[in-house]
Parts: sequence; structure tokens; C-alpha cells
Amino acid sequence: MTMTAKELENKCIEAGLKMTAPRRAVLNVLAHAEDHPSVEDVYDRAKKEDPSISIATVYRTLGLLDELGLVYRHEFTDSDHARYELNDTHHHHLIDLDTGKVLEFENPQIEKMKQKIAEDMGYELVECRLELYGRKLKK
Amino acid sequence: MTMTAKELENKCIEAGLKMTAPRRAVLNVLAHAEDHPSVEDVYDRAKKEDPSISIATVYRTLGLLDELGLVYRHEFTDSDHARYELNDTHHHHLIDLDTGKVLEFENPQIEKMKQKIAEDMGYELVECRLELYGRKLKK
DNA sequence: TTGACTGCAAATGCTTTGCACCATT
DNA sequence: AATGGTGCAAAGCATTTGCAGTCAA
Repeated sequence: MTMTAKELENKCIEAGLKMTAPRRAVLNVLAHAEDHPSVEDVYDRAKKEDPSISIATVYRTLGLLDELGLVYRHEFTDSDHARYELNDTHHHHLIDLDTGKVLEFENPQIEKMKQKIAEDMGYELVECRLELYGRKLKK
Repeated sequence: MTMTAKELENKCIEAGLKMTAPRRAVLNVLAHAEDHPSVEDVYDRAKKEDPSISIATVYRTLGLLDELGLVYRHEFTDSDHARYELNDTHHHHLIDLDTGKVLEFENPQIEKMKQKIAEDMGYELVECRLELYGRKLKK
């Protein structure tokens, strides 16, 4: 959890979005998620707070949050639907190929190296995706 | 181009696949692709060699090749269909956010670091996805 | 008030599948 | 001959959209 629901809400308002019950529900779900929920997951959880929410609105809201850069849209090669999390650009993921569990890690050296590679190729690094897929070592 | 069409064909035969005209067409397309074609692209190009090929077969063939690990299925966040290339695990991609062009790069240090990170987390690294998204530096 | 937002259901569009026919081995 | 492969068209399914009603500002 990198941002509170309140902070998220403020960013949305700044961006000119109206704060409605369904949107608040989605923001809360994201703010409290410890995992990487799919759209369906977000929908299910948001319904607990606003039972009348529709999945179309969840799609629309997540789309807006993605545009605003508040959220990161993952497409792990594992599961085949998109999965979301609050945008905290400084970590990456290791996906357990047997269980599908998603672990997070960060590594400053890799951050620097990414920057450098992009620069060497004449590019400014804007976005990045780094996912490791592996199997638990036994021992 | 990391494998010739012949080499690919042999690997498919080894794996027990029958070699048919449509499959050969798909293999040729992949062997000669310098880019990262979508299913649609592969279909269009394969039709030049085997006009009667159907897109269902292209999907099926690419799926098989993916299972065999002969091909890598990309899902760049840019375009929203899958895009394929022959599996050469040692390079990664930088996607130009303005043009959508895909550049390739390799970097041994990052390879090592990935390994190490996975190991430190108690995992054997099986697969990895590293994509940089950026904008051309002007000057 | 009014333009943004919503739920609903229908439409999209990529991908998969059932089926009957066909070709490789 | 047998089995796996194919084209076709229909089905699936996650996501998007048109629309008419609703609500935040």
C-alpha cells in the first residue's frame, strides 16, 4: 500500500474527476489491496462497499486511473487477464510458475542499468516492465 | 533471425508434429521476420506462401510453437494483440512510445543480476520479461 | 443546471473450438 | 489405414460502448 484512499481521491479530484460512490469504492479496494487484483477481483471487492456498482464502471475507472498514471496495469503471462496495482514504479515482480503467486522486489542497481541502457540507445526511459518467472528452489 | 526455417522444421518434427504446407508457411514467416509480427501479420504473410491457410491454423500453430518454446509470445503494453518472434532468450526490447517501433538490446550484466535476484528470493529463474518504454532523446 | 458518470445490455474483436473433411506418416 | 491437421463458421470471453437515466459540482 503506497497511497491512502484519501491521497488517491485527492489526485483524482485534482485531475478533474468527480468523486462518486463507485469510484470511491474502487479507490478503496486499490488502496487496501495487498495483491494484484484482476478487474473481476476489484469488482467483487468494490461491490461490498457499493453493491450497485457495475463491472463496466470498474473497467472505466481503472482505465482512467491508468491514464492518470495512478495505477499500473499488469499483463502477466500467467493468468490472461489484466491485473492492477497502485503505481509505485520502484518495484518489479517475480511470479511463481507453480502457484501463480506474485512476489515483489526492488533493486537499485537494475534501476540504474535500465536508465543507462535506454540512454545509450538514445532514449529517455519513461516506463518499464520487468518480470521474472521462476520455480522455488528446494532445499 | 536466429534459426533457419529448416532448423525450425526439424525441431517441430522432433517434437512429433507433422509438417504440412500451412505449418511450413508459418515457420518461414517466422524465420524471415525481422520484426515482431502479430498473429494477423503472420497470417497475411503466410498467405503469400499458402493462400488457403486459415487464421485458426495460424493461432493453433503459434500456440504449438509457444508450447515447444520455439517462439516467444509478447504482449507489449502498446499494441494490444500478442506479437511473436523466434525464441532467443538473450535479448530484450525497448519500445518507442511515439512510433511503436521495437528495438532489441542485450546486456550481460542484467542477465546476471536477474539470476541473482531470483536466487536470493529462493527461486530458479525460468523465464523473464524486460521491456523498456521510452521516447527518443532529441539532439 | 448541466456535463460528467452510471448501470444495463448489446456490440466488439481477438482467440478458441466443434465438426466434417483431408493429408502426412 | 490411422491419426493428426485443416478450413470454416460458430462460440467464447474479456473488454468496450450506446443510451437513457442520475448525480456531483
